Amino acid sequence: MQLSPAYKTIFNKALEKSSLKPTKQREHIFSLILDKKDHPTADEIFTRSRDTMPTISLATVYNCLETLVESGLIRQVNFERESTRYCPNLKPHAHFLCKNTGNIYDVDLPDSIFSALKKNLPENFQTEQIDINFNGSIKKN
Amino acid sequence: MQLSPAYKTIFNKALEKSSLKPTKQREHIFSLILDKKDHPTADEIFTRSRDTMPTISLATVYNCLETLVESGLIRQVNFERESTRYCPNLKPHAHFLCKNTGNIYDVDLPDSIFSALKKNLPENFQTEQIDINFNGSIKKN
DNA sequence: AAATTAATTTAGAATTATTCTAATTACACT
DNA sequence: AGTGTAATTAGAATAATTCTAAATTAATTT
Repeated sequence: MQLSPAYKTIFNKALEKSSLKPTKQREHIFSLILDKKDHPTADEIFTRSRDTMPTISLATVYNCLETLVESGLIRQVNFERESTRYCPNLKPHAHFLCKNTGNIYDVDLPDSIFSALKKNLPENFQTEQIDINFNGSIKKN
Repeated sequence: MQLSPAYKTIFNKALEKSSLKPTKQREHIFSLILDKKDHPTADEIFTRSRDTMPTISLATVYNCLETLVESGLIRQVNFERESTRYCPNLKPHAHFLCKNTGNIYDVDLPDSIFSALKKNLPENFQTEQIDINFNGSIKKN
């Protein structure tokens, strides 16, 4: 429940860049997300936070998540209208939701596929972000 | 506000296949979605419905949308956790959300891109659906 | 060190989209 | 015409998130 020196630096830099303060609540939540990369919801993060920081409030969890997204340290993951989930993997990747278990998996993708996708847009469409979600199941063998 | 004979047949067949009744509310909502393909929300559909069917309820709109999705006549479109939108385009395609106007555009995609995407999954991952969302803006020129 | 300021945290209320519930209505089939 | 099943309806309930206003914290100036 403690950021490594390397991440601590990344954390400080990212927040500073957005003129946000590196508070202990923000750091705590960031470290929780790095610690268990199972794409938790705000509520799950709230519950986990309470174990080691019993006074944190749900509103603070939401606030911190917002600032972490804003400063580019984590990203949101949405499937349909389910609760928003949070992911610290910043490489370009997609998500796979297993309909049986509810687990979400990161799917690394080459840059080439993002450029191939953009080729299908009219030229005046400027893309800022592409979200790719797989739905399916995982066969055991 | 009337289905063409061709769509009427598609509509009847699709509902029959799911053992659902082709009621006038369901038909009305389906025809509204076909008439104005601007990816309306349930609430927008409700408002539009009222113009020509003043007694329809919001619950019915939600119910009908659910059955239309279930029977494969329309699909849901979700950006982040915004209200679910509905789309009658059944060809494989993505969506582009313009952050300035809020408009959503269909982006036709070749099948090849879907198979290219699936190649990045572990072999035991079985895909049922892939959702692709672009975010950005449209440059006028 | 005390005072000032601005940002952050907090608890709880408010909001919003959607789902649920239970009663009514509509329709197909005896 | 009567019965049974599915669909519709109005309004209540739910759940995730955002808002509000007060309290706390941290940094800066006096």
